[in-house]
Amino acid sequence: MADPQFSLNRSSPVPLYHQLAEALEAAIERGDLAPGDRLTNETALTSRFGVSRPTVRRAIQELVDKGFVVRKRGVGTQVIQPQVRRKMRLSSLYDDLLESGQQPTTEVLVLRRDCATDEVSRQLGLEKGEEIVRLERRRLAHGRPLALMRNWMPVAVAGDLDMASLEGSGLYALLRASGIRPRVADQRIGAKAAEASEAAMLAVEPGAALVTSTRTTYDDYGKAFEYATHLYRGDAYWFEITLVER
Amino acid sequence: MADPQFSLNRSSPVPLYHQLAEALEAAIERGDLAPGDRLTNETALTSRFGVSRPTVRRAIQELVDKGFVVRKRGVGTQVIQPQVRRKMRLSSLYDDLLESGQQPTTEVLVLRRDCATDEVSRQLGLEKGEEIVRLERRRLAHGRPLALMRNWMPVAVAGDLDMASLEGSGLYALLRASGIRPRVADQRIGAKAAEASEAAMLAVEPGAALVTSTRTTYDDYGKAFEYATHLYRGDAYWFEITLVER
DNA sequence: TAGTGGTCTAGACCACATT
DNA sequence: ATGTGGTCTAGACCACTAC
Repeated sequence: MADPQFSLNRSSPVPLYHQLAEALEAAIERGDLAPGDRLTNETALTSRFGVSRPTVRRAIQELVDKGFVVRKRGVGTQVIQPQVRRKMRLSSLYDDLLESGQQPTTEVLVLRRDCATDEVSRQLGLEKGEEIVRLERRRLAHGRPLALMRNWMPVAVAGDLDMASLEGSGLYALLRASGIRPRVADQRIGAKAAEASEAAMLAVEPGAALVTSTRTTYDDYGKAFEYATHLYRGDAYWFEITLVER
Repeated sequence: MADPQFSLNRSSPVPLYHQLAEALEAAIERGDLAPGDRLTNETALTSRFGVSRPTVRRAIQELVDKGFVVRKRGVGTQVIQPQVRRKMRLSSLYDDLLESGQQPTTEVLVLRRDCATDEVSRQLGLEKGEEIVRLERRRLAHGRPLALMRNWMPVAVAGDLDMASLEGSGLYALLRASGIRPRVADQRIGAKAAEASEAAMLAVEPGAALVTSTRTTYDDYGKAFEYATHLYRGDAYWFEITLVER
């Protein structure tokens, strides 16, 4: 089922279970494993790759979490092959657009320090009226308006951001470069009609349907480092999610 | 940190790691563990509860997957306590509404066998024109229209559904009762303006913003058993998601 | 009955962050 | 230097499904 030449690299810093997960995923992508096919069972994988069963199980669990396979006791591990390819991780819109070849560009509309509103301080776990950094951007794809993005961040996180870098890359990439790693995000996705000013910025008619998203993102230490409300053109953007029953 | 009286029940069919995860989660809910607090470390939990370290780790992993805590090597496991409580699992709208006390009711508009369109047969992995069950419902909360729901299912799955049961409970609950377990779902969430007929059914103005969702759901065996497109009033419904970096 | 995945143990060694 | 979580092993026994 997997490339018969393939073997794990024990001197690599990449964990064995992850190497194995990638090999199995590649086999699925290549079509060596068709939808409905069973994966080789755990003990066979154990001897095939020379690792212990817990390591094999952890690799397969990765595929389960990604929604590629389903497991059932007494039956085996079977491949799902959906027609629609799945996405949506904890990544930035900019990176998503880049990846899909949509030539993203960014206009920074506002970048300044401000006093936190009640809502913002609550979301970020700050004192009322504490100073924060407020950011407003317009994101375009292929030169056409796609999203209006408002972000609020603690000064400690975003005090050093400058407009030039924000226009050249995504916010998450910049924060990551300064040592902040997004780990958990709470997100709310809905719809609303465009107000006049929003419509103008997004090049749609007033009243057009927009996708709305509000998000609070937490770092390595469980601390909120960003609160954001975004608006997307409903005719050009949607969220794709894969849900897995635990 | 956890209830000092608490101990695991080794004769219960509930796995030890899950019992432990629930105990830790309860401690967070109760506020014994405040946001930013560190959990007791793994080896201490091992001796406190008399289980092995892998079992402790698996329990904590459950909390990570739910977005309650964040782990960092050399630091520890720290609690996130968001202001907004998170939801969104692989559950039905009906159950969600029930749980939040919103008195859901359902009107079955269409329930009949039909030939699959290209899109539907593709999503369900059937032959073109194969017979399927088509279901259209209107869902109300507190007696007010909230959603228009269209579902397509293989006859083998939904051939026995009847209007009376569909008006009395959620689709997923009925399918579950007949042995079908949703395991993975691919979902796409967006926005669009209400057309005249949709507006009438949802009691909004034509052109009002609606949340759209299309979903394909897979069972225990990786087989698609449902394709659905739903429309929700944008002023009354949104999706809440917790994303966790893997 | 045979074969599958699910749970659990009791260690070992390592990488990383903090002090 | 210490303490944390991350990886990995080599078994054991159990529960479920299918034949």
